[in-house]
Amino acid sequence: MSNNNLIKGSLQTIILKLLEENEKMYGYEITQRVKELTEGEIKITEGALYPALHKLEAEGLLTTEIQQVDNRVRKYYSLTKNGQKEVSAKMSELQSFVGNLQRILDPEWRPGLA
Amino acid sequence: MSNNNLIKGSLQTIILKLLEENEKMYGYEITQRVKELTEGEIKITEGALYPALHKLEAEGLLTTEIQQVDNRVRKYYSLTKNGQKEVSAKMSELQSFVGNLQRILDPEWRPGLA
DNA sequence: AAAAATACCCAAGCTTCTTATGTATATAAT
DNA sequence: ATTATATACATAAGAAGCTTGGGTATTTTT
Repeated sequence: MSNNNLIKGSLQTIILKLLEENEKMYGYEITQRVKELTEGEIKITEGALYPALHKLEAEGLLTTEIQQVDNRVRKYYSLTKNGQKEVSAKMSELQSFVGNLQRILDPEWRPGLA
Repeated sequence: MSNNNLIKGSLQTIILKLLEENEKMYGYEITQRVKELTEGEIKITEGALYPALHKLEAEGLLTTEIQQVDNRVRKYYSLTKNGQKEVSAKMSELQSFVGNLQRILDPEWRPGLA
């Protein structure tokens, strides 16, 4: 896992959204899913991911469940009810931010344009 | 100037892009332009803006020019040649990041869709 | 046998932001 | 007339969120 800047603040939203779609995922799986979806362009570092997961759990948005797979431990995360509510909030926050970014950076841009 | 999170890392790109379009701007003007373009949704704080401007100047991407307007001092910033080169680099970096974000967060999304 | 992949974790340090503060002039409101 | 808001710059402490670089352990590939 290495080299990509930016993200700063969107990692939580990414985690929550992936868990909304997948019911239950473990850390390593999340890094692989993101890598796959972005064709290797975004690589979530473990040093960023695990603290983020622990924080979301501490905030009551995620719960964990340990599973044993071939002598290896997997820690599955899933959304709590509060977590489910937070997904939409974080998503619309991020979408509106991206919209505003476009308005600043691309004068031609308006919603509903390619 | 207050209350908006996110941004984290995109401020430099915003500054450079605005200066590409406007030749010369002063700090306060930048905060007002962003506020105007986003209908008040993004407010650049001065505590974020001025250090960012100073850093870009120290990196040789911006130059300054002091002007006196009605007993008030204005510090105009404009792009250096290196600054002009950096705009496109920072822009494509950010655009590709936003594209990747969409791919993660919106499974339906693909380039050239509303 | 060695390397890479799978799977978790932590800590130091850096960057970037928020919040709070300070200085100073001009204009609008009470 | 005085106060508040707008204009215009700046700095500094602290928080948040990363990167980098460790560490542990098993399984699969080379």
